[in-house]
Amino acid sequence: MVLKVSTWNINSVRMRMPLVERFLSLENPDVLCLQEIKCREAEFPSSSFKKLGYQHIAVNAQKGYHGVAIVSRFPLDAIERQEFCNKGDARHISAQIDTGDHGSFIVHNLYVPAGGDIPDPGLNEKFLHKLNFLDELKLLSPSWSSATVPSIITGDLNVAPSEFDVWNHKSLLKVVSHTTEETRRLNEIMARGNWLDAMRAITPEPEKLYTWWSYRSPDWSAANKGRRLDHIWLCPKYAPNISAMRILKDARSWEKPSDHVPVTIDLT
DNA sequence: ATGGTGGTCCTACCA
Repeated sequence: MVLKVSTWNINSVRMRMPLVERFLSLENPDVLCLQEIKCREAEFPSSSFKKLGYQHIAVNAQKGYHGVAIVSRFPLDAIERQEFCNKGDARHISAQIDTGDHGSFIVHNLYVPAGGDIPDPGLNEKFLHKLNFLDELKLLSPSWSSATVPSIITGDLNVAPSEFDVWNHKSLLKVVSHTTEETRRLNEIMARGNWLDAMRAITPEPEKLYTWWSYRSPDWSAANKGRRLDHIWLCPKYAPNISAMRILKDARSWEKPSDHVPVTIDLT
């Protein structure tokens, strides 16, 4: 048996529920982590997910902005919502997923702040917030990684860590998402918990990997100016279980798409 | 160097 876990920044779950349903019928994941649901908890389309066999749902929502959710074919326990930077933003939810035969694991679903446009924490408080958020995540990383149950970190981390995660390393060093201040922090978070970058375990560098293409690019596909902002990490005891990874790039050309595409891993 | 697009919710804000 293979366990399938997907992540997708959906940029409004209400607007894009038809695309989510299309994705679920194509990929049929056991667990789907969504970011930027952009709705209140009562507005989350739970009944649509339940009809499709996803009976177990955990949401951390706020009106209009951000918001994350875990939808699952298996029961969710120990649901937690971590607060970062005393902001009250809905940017994290975690749950323990009991698969039965396949054991239990914990998923941490994250939506890291995008960080605004100016990559200077003195001039741009959104960038400062992003750096502070990553610093807090670094402190949590070892305990999340060493939980008694195997753990996954996934979501829109809004950082493209390596030169092979962006279309142009040199020019993007000055662009929020690929600055040294951000990539150093992401690498520290990963190192503190000995997390495995599951996407790179399957598709090593120097092959380019992207999960996001800007809406502002008139011909995103031909230009292919992508970045890998979405991630799936495995704690050391879960790392040997990775067997496959797929980025559904096609979803970027579906009608009224998200600017992010879904990423799925198979776990044995 | 600039502006390019899209979602929320109704006036800018966020990405």
